[in-house]
Amino acid sequence: MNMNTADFESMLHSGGYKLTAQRQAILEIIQDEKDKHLCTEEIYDEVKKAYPRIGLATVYRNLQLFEKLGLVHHIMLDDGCMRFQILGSQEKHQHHHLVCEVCGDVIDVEEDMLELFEKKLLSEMGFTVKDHRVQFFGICKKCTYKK
Amino acid sequence: MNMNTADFESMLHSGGYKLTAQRQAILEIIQDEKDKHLCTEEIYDEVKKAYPRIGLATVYRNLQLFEKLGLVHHIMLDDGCMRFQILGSQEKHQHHHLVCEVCGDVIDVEEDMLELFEKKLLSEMGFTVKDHRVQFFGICKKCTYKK
DNA sequence: AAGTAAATGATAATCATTTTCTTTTACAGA
DNA sequence: TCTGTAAAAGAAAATGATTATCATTTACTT
Repeated sequence: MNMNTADFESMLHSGGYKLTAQRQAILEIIQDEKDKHLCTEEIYDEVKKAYPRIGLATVYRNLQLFEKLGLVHHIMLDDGCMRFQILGSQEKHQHHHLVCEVCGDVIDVEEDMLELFEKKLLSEMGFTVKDHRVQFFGICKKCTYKK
Repeated sequence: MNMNTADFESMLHSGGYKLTAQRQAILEIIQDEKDKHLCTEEIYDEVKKAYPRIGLATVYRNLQLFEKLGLVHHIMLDDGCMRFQILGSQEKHQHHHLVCEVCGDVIDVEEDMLELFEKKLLSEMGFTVKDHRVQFFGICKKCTYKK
């Protein structure tokens, strides 16, 4: 499932970028915590366990790079920071997110359901959809049944 | 269509808030520019034409208040600021936004299309949707046929 | 092994937003 | 209409996430 180092290296090299230990470490964190939605600072804290000397700017820079390469996507909830997540290679679009207003959990939903709508947007409004971002806010199962 | 002063006043008073000239001025701007998606600073610049002495913090504070009262909603595109828009009184949910990656225009789409999906989220995952936020990124009609 | 472009780390800068605090204002009650 | 008071406004400082700068180090080409 996880991308191996050789693939990562060739992906970097084809864009003129270099394979560094820091980049590998950052990628590993995001891969390992794929169900979490870590923000830059949280990723920084994790990476520091392996690379105590890494700087926060390096994490910011590389997350931007990873997004440009299509490796990750960011979401913005309303807590004032970007949260990053690995983008599966087979996903055409970013998946949807359910945000529980009680516990704050973020749940991924792979099912798209928007293809028909996007066709309508093209035929009726002439708007060609390249990507979408969908967030549902509400109450998760756990919090519904909790006392 | 626009809310009158008496309604605005009673809405404020029922929450223990006061009717101020600044609040009226801010509300008017947002109502007048309902198809735009102004950010706080832009609203501030507009309001200053009528109230040169108003402070930026006042605009921030009142936009927060208006959102709490359900008068406006904010969207976050990726330009690093909150953009505000009047929420029609008949809308259950925030409407969807089409963001053109070429010209940057933001187009509103009133049609919901998600009711069925939200029912599925409840029955299959136990997640109760209270609100959603949907953005489509792509190319608008104008930019598709330009040149 | 050497040269070079790219990356890193440290730090300062930026920019949107929030907080603090003093002054002003809206409005309820006399 | 006048007065007291809680809320709001204005100004300025503080905060916090993100970005830019720059000297040093590193990855990779030849």
